[in-house]
Amino acid sequence: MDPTVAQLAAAVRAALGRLGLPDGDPALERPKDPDHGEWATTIALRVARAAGRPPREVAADLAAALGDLPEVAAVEVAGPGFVNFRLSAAARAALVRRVLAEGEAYGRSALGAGRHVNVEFVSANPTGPLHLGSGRWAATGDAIAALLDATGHRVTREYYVNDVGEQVRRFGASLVRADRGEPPAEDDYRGPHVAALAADLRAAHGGALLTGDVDAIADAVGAAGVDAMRSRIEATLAGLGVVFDVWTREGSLHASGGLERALTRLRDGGHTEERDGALFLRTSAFGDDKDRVLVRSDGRPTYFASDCAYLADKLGRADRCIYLLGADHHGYVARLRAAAACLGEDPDRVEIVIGQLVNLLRDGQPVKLSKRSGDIVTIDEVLEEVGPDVLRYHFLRQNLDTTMDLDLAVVTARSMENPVYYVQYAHARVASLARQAVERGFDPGDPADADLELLDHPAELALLRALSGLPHVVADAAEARATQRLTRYAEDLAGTFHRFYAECRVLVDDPDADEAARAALLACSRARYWLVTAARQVLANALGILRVGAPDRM
RNA sequence: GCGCCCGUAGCUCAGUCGGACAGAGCAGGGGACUUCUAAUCCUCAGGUCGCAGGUUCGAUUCCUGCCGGGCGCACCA
Repeated sequence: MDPTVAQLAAAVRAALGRLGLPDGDPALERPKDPDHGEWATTIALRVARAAGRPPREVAADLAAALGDLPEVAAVEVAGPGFVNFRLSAAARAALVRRVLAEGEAYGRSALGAGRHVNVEFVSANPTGPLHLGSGRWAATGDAIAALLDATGHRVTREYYVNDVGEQVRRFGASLVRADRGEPPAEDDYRGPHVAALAADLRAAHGGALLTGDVDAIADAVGAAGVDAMRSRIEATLAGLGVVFDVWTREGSLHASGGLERALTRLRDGGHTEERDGALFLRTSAFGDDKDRVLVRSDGRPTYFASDCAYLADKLGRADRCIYLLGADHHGYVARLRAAAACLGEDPDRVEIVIGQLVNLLRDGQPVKLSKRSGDIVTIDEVLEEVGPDVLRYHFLRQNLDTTMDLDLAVVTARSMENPVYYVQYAHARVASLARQAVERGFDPGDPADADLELLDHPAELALLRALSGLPHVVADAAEARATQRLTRYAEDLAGTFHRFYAECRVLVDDPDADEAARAALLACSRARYWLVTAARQVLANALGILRVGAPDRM
């Protein structure tokens, strides 16, 4: 927590106590309008009713009772009963020094107290290359993980691989038929990647793998295919800048006995029931719409049984399990949480984040994807055109609750329609400034010696104000699992910087001026130099958490 | 039919725990580079926050209903 905010909150509560007013959370907020100061509280509005007095009067008393506060230049009552705080020049100077001193750590916090969070995302079946729509989950899951890491959590990024079962068998059969040049069957996987992978398998394994009756070898071929495709997916994700810590294969849960152990645990917990020869889990007892089948009447376990085993496994490894799922899986929310309860675990340790789906457009027209032909738009092909920063940033900008209309023509345009360039340019501009400083032999001195209280131009004040926001934004974004709050902040900060840059010259000198005037110019240059250096750090930190590059040149 | 999500400027979208005049980018009109990167800045125009009620000192935000759109409701995987 920002030391200033903590101090203000404590001072407000103390003042409430002195006035005999009801205690309450000051809930310090940042006014949208800079004229209202750096911080504000609405506590007077909220306790006015209980106090039986007009809010403005309460606010005035509160402001008076606060007295002099460190780092605060003025306390003002405004509007219906807001109490606004205006920070002192010394506080602003301290902010710059703090950013410079903390460096990469500025914006990070220990709010998570080292709790271990497992974030599972993407987990697409490795029966084909990653579709562009999966990019949303890849970018978002990775950034949420980074946000949690930045707020003091221990984070595991995990991908669950479906490598057994009917889908894999079907995939194997598709590969065999493709290898033999036979037409695909009704439920076969199709598309160029199937034939290409079949050829790869033949090249890698020779004929042995692909010889024999289709039904007899489908499982083995499917497993080999999944293995190969999983590697390709891993490479695609790496291209997007996403690296998973753990890949858990469903088959390993079967082989390790984890599945059996989970079933036993569920039976022993008394939450299962034989019905029509099948084994049901009574998830409806914990909020699910209906009970779910664990073992079919023919004895084969369902995917849900694996899901339970996997959940039990993860809960044994982490304090909290986050699943990032597409809206087409929102039906899983109730059953997964119920499964946790049936396992005897606290369902609140299971958090499911649902993201709405992605509609692909090109020049405003929907891109028709033909499932029959296996015609899809892959992450790889888009990455070839624009690189990871643009694509990641595009996905991270938008609220997960809204369906994303992703226009390929816009995404692939190397134009200013991609706000990531706007943010990166701000960073590159400071880097360029630093190069200029060196070229001109400018000596910035030490930030401890710079007179940072000189910073009082409106554009400078706006930039300082923006810089102070990062820790709060990171904490909020992490808490809300809302990456767009950080992208929005980065854009606001970049805009504030660009306006500053247009209005205030950093490297100033006038060889014709007298000594005193030149000394004043140097002091101004130094203060501004450290201000923009701090801005560069904050931009880099924000982009770093988003895992988007912060280039020194563009 | 039931459940989840969405509806904010021409377009794509922000809007934090209910708070101060509802914001940004793009598109459109008009301006600014012999000086640290013009991938920038300034300015104008653009809104019944889907509709109707309710709660509140205060509602884009919370509640109810309706309209419109997306997704889901398997002994499928």
